[in-house]
Amino acid sequence: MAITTDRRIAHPGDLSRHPRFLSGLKAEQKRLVLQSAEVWKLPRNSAIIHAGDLATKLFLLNTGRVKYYRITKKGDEVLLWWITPGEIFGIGSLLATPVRYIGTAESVEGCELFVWSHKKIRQLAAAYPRLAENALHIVLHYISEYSDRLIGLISETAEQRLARTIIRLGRRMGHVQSDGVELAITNESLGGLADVSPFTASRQLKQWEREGILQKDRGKILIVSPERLLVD
Amino acid sequence: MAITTDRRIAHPGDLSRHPRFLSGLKAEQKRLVLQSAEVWKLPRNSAIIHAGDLATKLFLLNTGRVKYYRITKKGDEVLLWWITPGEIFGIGSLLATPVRYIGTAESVEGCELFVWSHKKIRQLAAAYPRLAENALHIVLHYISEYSDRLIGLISETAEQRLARTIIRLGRRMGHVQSDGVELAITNESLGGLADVSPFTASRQLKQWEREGILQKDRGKILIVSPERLLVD
DNA sequence: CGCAAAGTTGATCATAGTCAAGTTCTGTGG
DNA sequence: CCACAGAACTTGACTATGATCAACTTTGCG
Repeated sequence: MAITTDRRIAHPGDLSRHPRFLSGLKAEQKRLVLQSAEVWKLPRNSAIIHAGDLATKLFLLNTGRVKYYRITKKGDEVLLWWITPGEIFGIGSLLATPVRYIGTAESVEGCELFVWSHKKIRQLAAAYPRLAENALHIVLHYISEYSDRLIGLISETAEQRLARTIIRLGRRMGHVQSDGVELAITNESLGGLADVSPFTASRQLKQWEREGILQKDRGKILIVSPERLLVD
Repeated sequence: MAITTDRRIAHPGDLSRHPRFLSGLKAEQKRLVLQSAEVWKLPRNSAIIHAGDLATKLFLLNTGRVKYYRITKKGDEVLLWWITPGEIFGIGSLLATPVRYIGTAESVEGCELFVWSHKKIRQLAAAYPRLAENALHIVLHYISEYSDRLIGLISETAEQRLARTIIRLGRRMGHVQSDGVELAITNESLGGLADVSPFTASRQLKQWEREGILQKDRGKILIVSPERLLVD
């Protein structure tokens, strides 16, 4: 099952950094939990949840990629998170009185998802308290990431934010190649995550390419010398 | 007990907006939980927790005010949250394997706090699962607030961010007067929460004062016409 | 009274966003 | 297999926003 594969780049502290929903359950229990989910197969560009709707379902991405974003009043899309296989979303559904989804989720490529109803996931969380604990862990991790992003946005330059974002993405969803780490992302999405306009992203990436720190291709980045991105 | 008083301004949806740690427990249970805490009495400007330390204690503010912030590499203080009576912090301590505190907490005035050790709060959370659920609720609420702040920072002007911050603070910690809602905050702190320099905050507040929307005094703001702040 | 904290106000300027006008690149259908 | 539409990207010129700095004034407290 794809859920068990992990292509992330290993790095110190990795274990604690990306808490998983099913961590700590025995294989048998995991199977039970997954079996009680519906499986959704979606083509790309499908809407999954919508910001502001009542959080009535919990989702676990098995394969594919999902973007999680919000729309500003002006109509711009602000990326909150790239969801990669093994990650959950719609966590508000775990509460007795569900809250509302914070963002909108949309498949970026063909996806397979495990989906639990509010009732079902509440039952499971009651049976396996570890699930609720993992959810808390995951949400705390998001808070940590968001506060980093907030601090970055306030105190760093566009260049620094881009550098940090590339490094983080490289760890989370980079594919190791013989000549570096490849990241499948467009300038636009990268800019969205780094809180930088796509033009600034393009300029900075070109600059780094000229310096030999990375190579840029349509829709992908090959990070050659990550250490040279972080000059501080 | 001060914890039961609530001086916030009532507004639609209020109940769901500020989830509390002890919500849903019977009076007897609340008493038990509080009795098993240490009580700390701190003078103002006392450090309570430090960003990066292992989250080994959970805190519940009973009286006073606490600021929760992080320090940037450049040494600037970024306010993450004003903690008001009834709110908890150090939530990472609820996890089996505690994570690290995300920010630094410091009393702004004399404070009384309930403090639980990691072991104690884990016992309590096991006995009363509602506590863990409330914690999840609280953390989700923070995420929602942070993502609002992020969106605001990206897509709004300094003026709009200030306006939104004043409104939010008014609801959360404003004191109702005969002629408006009073907010005890300095330009500097307000700017910190709105992600605006104290100079910009000063200018904008003066502007609003000239327009009769609010009145400014050293360390306090009297909001006269909150509706006129949100012109969109 | 004196000092520090809080606030004001003006001048200046850097950052990065916006807009315009392009150039590739890629997948699709004829 | 080629044409072409549209997505992805590049590059330059321009500029608005709000930060920064400096030089104040005002306020409140010990």
